Amino acid sequence: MLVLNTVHLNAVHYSECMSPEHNPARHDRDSVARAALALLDEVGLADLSMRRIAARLDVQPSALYWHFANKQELLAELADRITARIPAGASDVLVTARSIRDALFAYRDGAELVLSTYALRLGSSHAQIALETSLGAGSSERATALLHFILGHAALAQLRMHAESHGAAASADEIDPTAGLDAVFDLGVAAIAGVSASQPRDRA
Amino acid sequence: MLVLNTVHLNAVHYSECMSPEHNPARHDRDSVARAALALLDEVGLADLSMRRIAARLDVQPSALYWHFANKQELLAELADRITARIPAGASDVLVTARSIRDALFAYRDGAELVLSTYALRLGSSHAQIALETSLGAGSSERATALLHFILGHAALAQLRMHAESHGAAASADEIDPTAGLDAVFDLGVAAIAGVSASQPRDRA
DNA sequence: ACCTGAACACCGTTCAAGT
DNA sequence: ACCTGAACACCGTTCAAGT
Repeated sequence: MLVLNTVHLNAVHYSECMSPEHNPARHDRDSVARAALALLDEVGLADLSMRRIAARLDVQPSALYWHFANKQELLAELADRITARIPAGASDVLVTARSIRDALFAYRDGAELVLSTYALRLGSSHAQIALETSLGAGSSERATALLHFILGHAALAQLRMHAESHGAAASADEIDPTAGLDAVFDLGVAAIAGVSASQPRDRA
Repeated sequence: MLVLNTVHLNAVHYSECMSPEHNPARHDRDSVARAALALLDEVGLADLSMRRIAARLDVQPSALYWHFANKQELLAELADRITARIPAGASDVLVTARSIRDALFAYRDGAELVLSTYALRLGSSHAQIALETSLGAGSSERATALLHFILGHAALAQLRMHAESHGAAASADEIDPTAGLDAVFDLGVAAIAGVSASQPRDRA
C-alpha cells in the first residue's frame, strides 16, 4: 500500500477540500450504509467485512465505529434499506408477496441478510404490514406464515443461484434446478393466503 | 414439543491418557463431526470455528484438514447429521413437518445451518423425500414449498429464541413474541399441504 | 494414516490521540 | 464531529515436516 512520507511539502490546509485525491473524506451514517450496500451487491455477505467497507470509503476500519456501534447494527441498517423498497398499498396478496421477494432479490444475498438480521422485529416490519393489509383485518397469523415462507424460499433460491454461478451442482439428476421455482413460490403464496391458486404472471 | 435428549451422550472424556505432550489422539471423520456437532449446540454457529473444534479435540487446527477439505464441507456434514434423524415413513403431513422442524430444533442454530449449507441438494434431501411420501405421488412442488416454509419458519423461530435469551427485544409491543409461533407453523403447513387446518397437537 | 508447527492473509473491535 | 494508528484477540487455510 502506497505510503507517502513527504507530507509537509504540499501542506494542504484540510478545510473545505474539493479534490477527490487528497481525502478529508468526512462521512455520515448514510454514506457508510450506501457504500456497504453497494459492496454487498458486489462481493456478497460472506465477504462483506468492516475492513473492506472502510477501504472502499478510503478510511480506517475504526472510523466506521463512529457511525455504527458494531457490524450487526450496520447489517440491520442494510436490511432496513433493502426492505424499505416494498410498496405497502397493494390489495392483491400475490402482488405484495412478489414485491417482497423482488426487494430481497435486488441485492446479492439480500434474503439471507434480512432473514438473519431481521428476526426480532419481523412482527412490526414493513413487509408484515404490507401482507396484512393485502390479506385484510385479523389475518396476522396468515401474514406471518406468508412472510416466513417468502423469506425461506427467497433465501434458498438466492443461495442456489450463487452456488450455481461459481460451481457445478453436485446432484446426479440434472433437470435444471431453478426451473419451477417460480411455480413453487406462487403455489406456496396462494395456499397460505387462501386464494384459488393460479393467476397469470405479469411477465415480459 | 417432544424433544429427544439422547443426543448428548457424546461427552468423550478425552483425558483418558493424561499426558498432554505425547498425544495419540487419533481421530477420524466421525469423531471430528461429532465433536463439532456437540460444540455447535454449546456455542452456536457464529462461534463454531475450526480452531475451537480443534481445541476441543486436543489437536492443532490444521489437523482438521486431514478429515475435511474445508469448513464448508464440515458444516455440510453437520447438516446431514441433523437432518438424518427425520423419520421417513409417516403418512400424516403435519407429523412429518413437525418431525423435520424438531430435528432442526434439536441443535442450536440447526435450522440456520441446514438452510444455508443445504441449499443445493434440498431437492434430493431426506426431508423432501419424507414430505413427498406423506403428500402422495406427483406432489413434489407442494413438498418443495412446504420445505421452504419449514426452513424459513424454523430459522426465524430459532434466531428469535437466541436473541431473546441474551438480550431484550427492541419491540414496543410486548405480548410474548414466541407465543402463537406454533399456531403459525401449523397454519402454514396445513395450508400448503392442502389439508383442513387444525388437528390436536400431541403435547405433554 | 494422522498430526505438528509455523506461517499467511485476513477478521471485529477498542481506544487514546489527532484535527 | 469525525478520523488515525496501533493494538488485541481472534479467524480459515496451506504446507513442509514429523510419527
